[in-house]
Amino acid sequence: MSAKSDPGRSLALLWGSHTRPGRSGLTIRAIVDAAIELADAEGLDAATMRRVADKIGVGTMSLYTHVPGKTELNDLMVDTVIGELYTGVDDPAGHGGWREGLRYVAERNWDLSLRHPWLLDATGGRPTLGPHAVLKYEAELRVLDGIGLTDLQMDSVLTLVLTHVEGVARSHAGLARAQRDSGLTETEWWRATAPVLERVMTGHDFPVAGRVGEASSQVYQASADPAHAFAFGLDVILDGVQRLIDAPR
Amino acid sequence: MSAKSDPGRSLALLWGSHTRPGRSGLTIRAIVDAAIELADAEGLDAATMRRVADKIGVGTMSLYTHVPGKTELNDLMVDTVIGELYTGVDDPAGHGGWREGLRYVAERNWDLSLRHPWLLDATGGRPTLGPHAVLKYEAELRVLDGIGLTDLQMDSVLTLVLTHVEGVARSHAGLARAQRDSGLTETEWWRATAPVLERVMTGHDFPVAGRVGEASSQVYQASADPAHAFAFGLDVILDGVQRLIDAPR
DNA sequence: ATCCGTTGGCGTACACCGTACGGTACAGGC
DNA sequence: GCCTGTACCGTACGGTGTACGCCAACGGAT
Repeated sequence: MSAKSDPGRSLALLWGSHTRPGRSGLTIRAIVDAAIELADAEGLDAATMRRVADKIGVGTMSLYTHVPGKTELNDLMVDTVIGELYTGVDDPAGHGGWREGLRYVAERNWDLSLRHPWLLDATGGRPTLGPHAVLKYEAELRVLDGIGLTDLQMDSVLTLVLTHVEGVARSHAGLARAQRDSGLTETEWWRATAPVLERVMTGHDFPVAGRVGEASSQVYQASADPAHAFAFGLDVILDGVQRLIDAPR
Repeated sequence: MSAKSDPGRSLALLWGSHTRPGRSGLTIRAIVDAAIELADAEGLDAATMRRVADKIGVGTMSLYTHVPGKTELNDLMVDTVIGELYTGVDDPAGHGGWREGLRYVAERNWDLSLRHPWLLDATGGRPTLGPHAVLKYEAELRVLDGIGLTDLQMDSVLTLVLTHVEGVARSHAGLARAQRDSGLTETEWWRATAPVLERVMTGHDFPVAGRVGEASSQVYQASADPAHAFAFGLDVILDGVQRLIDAPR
């Protein structure tokens, strides 16, 4: 039983106050904020222990006095930005019926992923279960409370919507990163790739893919449009949920 | 204009035959296969250039004679395992109506992600557009051809289903990795975490989250069940697509 | 006022990573 | 038999997370 994956230690850290300063004024909050700023500006990979420490002006290893390791720092970063979601009285359940509420939940999560694209890289695996994550879960579930769904269905519907948002947000973040790394906009890349692809595909036959691919790429000037995928998928999912409410299985 | 992100070079590599051996019999195919074996066994992080070379029995830098860099090797790995999907006459469009076909597509992609969890880490960003990826796109689109959807809707519906599968598969892979790294099964982890979470949450009030969270965690003996999320979400999405077909917008 | 145990801060070191660079030795054309 | 192109590879560089051990400053007891 190693101390490596002790859930209690990580949870206590997450639910702590993070305000007690050390000798040089070093605080958990300051460490987390610096790491978030770095990740916002240059991606999660840029939030290395060395660069976080440099940004604050302390030695690298001083961070380990306040944070057990990189993993726990990531957890703290995640729960901190989740705190941006529903602050105070901004209750998703007060936005009309379940459909408007669910749409609001999806849009707020989408916005959050646009502000902090690294969130998608930092999550995955066991959930974080920090205070803001639990608050988020509560606020989002309230949207679906009392409309005729079982508790399990409420959880499943919420998970479905959040999975959809996470998927399209990941797609968006991936394209944005590719654009930054390559220096080519999506349109430029597609203009450069399409002719090469067409030439290399000569001899093979893809009737449907050719027709559909050309149609959608002409509309988006690219190979995919995450914003459209977000809206289209959300509409379809909400229609499916409507059916679930109308005709419970 | 650097050669770093030249789409033509990467495409030519993907559509090549990969069979011409060098002096010591070193082949692109052998390199890719070794990398896939490593990634299957220990995750994408284990497929380092050094370990791939060691596995084949050549020097690390010899790989760079056949592959421009790690990025291109990843692309080759991805397109290679995508080739496992619809081999030969196994056509998703021959599985009944669009609903059964779409379900078949979802299940085959789900299976593939279970066999090669690293796929989810290797994709993202611009699509790979190798021969097997294009073949997959064609085969999957045929399921939706001629049922009253526009070309754009066909592409959007397919994207929606694949995004859903990718999302729940990523969730599954994350939990599996957490289980391997921590040595705790999902049930064990939840049994260890739940009481701590309950104690740390005393003083706060989460009525709906408490009720729903307890209900679902009692069913799954965990905090989430990707297999259930896969099935539930797919049903809801298919219902929503049904509505789209019935009442085009 | 002095001493001492505790603790915050940090410098160094280790084992990894991708890959740029330059050297070596072999295969095939003449 | 010689020459040349290239397959192969050893070394090195700058990066990563963090284990370990040292130092200095603080708080409390005497």
